[in-house]
Amino acid sequence: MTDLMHSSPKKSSAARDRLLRVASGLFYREGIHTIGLDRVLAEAGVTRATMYRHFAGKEGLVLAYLGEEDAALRALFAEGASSAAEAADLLDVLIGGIADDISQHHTRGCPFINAAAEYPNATSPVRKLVASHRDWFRDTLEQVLVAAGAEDPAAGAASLVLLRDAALVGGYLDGVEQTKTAFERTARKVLA
Amino acid sequence: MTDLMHSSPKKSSAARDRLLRVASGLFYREGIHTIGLDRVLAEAGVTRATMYRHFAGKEGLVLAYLGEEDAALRALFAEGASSAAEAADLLDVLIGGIADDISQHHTRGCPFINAAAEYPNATSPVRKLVASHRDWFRDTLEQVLVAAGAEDPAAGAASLVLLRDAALVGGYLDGVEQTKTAFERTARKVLA
DNA sequence: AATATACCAGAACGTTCTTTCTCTTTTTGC
DNA sequence: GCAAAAAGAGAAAGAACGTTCTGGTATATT
Repeated sequence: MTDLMHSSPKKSSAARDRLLRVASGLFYREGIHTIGLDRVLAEAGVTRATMYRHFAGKEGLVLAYLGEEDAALRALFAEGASSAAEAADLLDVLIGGIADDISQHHTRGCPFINAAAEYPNATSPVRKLVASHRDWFRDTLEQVLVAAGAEDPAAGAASLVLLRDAALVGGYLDGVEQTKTAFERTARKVLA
Repeated sequence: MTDLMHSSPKKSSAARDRLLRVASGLFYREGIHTIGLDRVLAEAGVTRATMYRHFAGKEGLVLAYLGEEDAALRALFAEGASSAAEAADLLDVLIGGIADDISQHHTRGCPFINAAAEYPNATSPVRKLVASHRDWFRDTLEQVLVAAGAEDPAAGAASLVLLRDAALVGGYLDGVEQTKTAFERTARKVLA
């Protein structure tokens, strides 16, 4: 019998990794609709045929980009949860971590917010991924606040989501320094 | 002498108004790069020639759209400032006004944040307009807080900008009701 | 050594996009 | 009423887009 899955390579591949890494950087830094496939393929040194073997078109690349971003944040949380001894400390680590993030990694805003701005259809795969990411983030925050013994974990989590969104947007549009101090001050006031 | 400004019609024009109104709605609701001129012209019932007579290409339309949005908010503030008798009341009016805005008018997020997501070049005309709008907004907020007798007007204004950004984003991606209550609660806590 | 698979190379397709053009008709100002 | 400006209709240019296809080359695994 012949192999029926000839068109779906398993996982690892140098070309695939290069492609996704370059595409993620370009999509984030310059916007999704702004970037053409030509640009991605040229900078990654990958041909069209190879790309269509690994991803379901441009939208497949976009979904993989957001999926990686989602996975990275989840991994960061899993790591932070195991390292912080005290639950109360975790909140401080969290606020500081967000402040660092907007000044080092996410200097062009939130990948999910930016993507949502370009995908108006709420039922599209991209928007569904954005929605599930945000749901996970709020739920995770709520668990952290429960562990920290907050009086109203749900409300606190909602406020923190609000503030993180704002910090990412502000860091992009108003400058990092200005935003970082405003975010930390406001967050600590709200969670006091 | 012949009229030298034959190629720059002054202001009012039924076709121009229709065009800008339709374009603004489409740009906001569906994104800027997502919308083609064909769609704008068809829905506005205006021909290409007419559009290029009134605007400097698609980017001219985009700038006019954001300019109107900016003017509308400035007008709203000018009106609110004259109507509210007490400066302290003005803060309540402000918070309530933002909450109403995200549930009635701006249900697809902030026009300026969304536009910035699609325009990565900070020196582009669109981004400059976004920057000046945000500068004006923060300065205006600070003046309001000074009038209200806040202890740290600059810090309070920065926090309010943060929270308004978050409210607009959250209203779009997480639902209005959830976001509205979280915003009002957080804002009043911060400004207390 | 042979066979399958991944990758590179490049052409080509059909579509859509922005912009510009010509020609005719309508509206407007004086 | 007349002349000028504005708006409608439509074609067409020219580039960029995403997608598909064919062929050649290298790299593994059996």
